[in-house]
Amino acid sequence: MPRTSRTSRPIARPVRRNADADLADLPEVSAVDQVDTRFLQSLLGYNARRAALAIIERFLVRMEEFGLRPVEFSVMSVIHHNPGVTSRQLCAALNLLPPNLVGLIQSLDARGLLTRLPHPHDGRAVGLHPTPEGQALMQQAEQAALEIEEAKSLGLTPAQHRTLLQLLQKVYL
Amino acid sequence: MPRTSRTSRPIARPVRRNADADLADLPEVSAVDQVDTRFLQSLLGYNARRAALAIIERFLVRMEEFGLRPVEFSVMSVIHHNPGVTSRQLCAALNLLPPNLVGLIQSLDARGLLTRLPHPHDGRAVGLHPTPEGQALMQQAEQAALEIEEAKSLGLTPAQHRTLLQLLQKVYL
DNA sequence: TATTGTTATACTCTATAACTATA
DNA sequence: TATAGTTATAGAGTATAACAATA
Repeated sequence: MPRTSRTSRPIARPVRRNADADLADLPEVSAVDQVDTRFLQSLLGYNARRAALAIIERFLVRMEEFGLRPVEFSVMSVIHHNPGVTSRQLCAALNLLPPNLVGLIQSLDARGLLTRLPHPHDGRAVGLHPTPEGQALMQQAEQAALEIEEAKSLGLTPAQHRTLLQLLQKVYL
Repeated sequence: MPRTSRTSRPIARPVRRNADADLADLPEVSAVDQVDTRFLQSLLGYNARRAALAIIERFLVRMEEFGLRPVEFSVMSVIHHNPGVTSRQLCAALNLLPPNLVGLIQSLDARGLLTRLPHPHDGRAVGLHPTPEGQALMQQAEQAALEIEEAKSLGLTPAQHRTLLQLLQKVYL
């Protein structure tokens, strides 16, 4: 078993010039030609994070025209499908912390994408409603999101796409 | 179709006291009882991110005793399995940016978990090697990571676990 | 007393530009 | 000229404590 690796995969021995041959055998100093990441690839957390980042990278590019970052998109999407939802409900649904939602809501309000109306039967709460502009934007943005995440644009079959969604939800729901 | 929702799921109408009945029908102000997140749940990016965060949450707790955060764990794991790997190779393998790796390496070096030796045939590069302490720590930490991410501890069958890993790698590799 | 929304704040993570030493 | 490693720095994301108004 070569000293340069603790794995079973064959690893090329470091390239050594003849002039260094007498020195090179003393210290355990070797070079790596191909990085072995097989251990990390056996961990679900690592793979889920890498996959999420890969998809979000595409998402960022596609959503530039709508001026929506991922969290803004998900907040507007929930408001779009749940007019009158409160900040607290949003935080619970999207696993956000209340202080971090405040600035987001203010920014989306300032852009004219949502309005804040009194809650019908809780004076502490505020209902979040999409404006017509917000509804129009989200109709386009959600269509674009669906296109990006289509099975074939990710190299998956429709069945694999469905399976992946189900298994991921089994993990976090 | 109720005005309070654009989805097909039946949504409870807001609770109204009789005294408000004459006012409540004028403005389109409604309350939401159950938040509908079905659209987001059809997006792979959203689900991958939520699943990754759920697993990483468990990871953070379990790795506290080793003093390793996720990125530190993955960096040490790659060094553990690839002694002599360079910073540049680490960045490529883990999708990190070089400036963000510098502090990590310095910190792990200061903790005595790795040593930085001259690269055998590139004077610009530095080879990263685990110390005996680093090797001992990673042997324990990797075992703990495997236990956390076992199929049954995530509510999956072994077959589902394998399928999930394969499909995630199809997306980001 | 508990909850909604908010402010202030700190810490981590991520990203870009620019420098040095070597190839 | 190009690459490895580094510095400085800015921005986004995430976290806790504490407060006012309302339930």
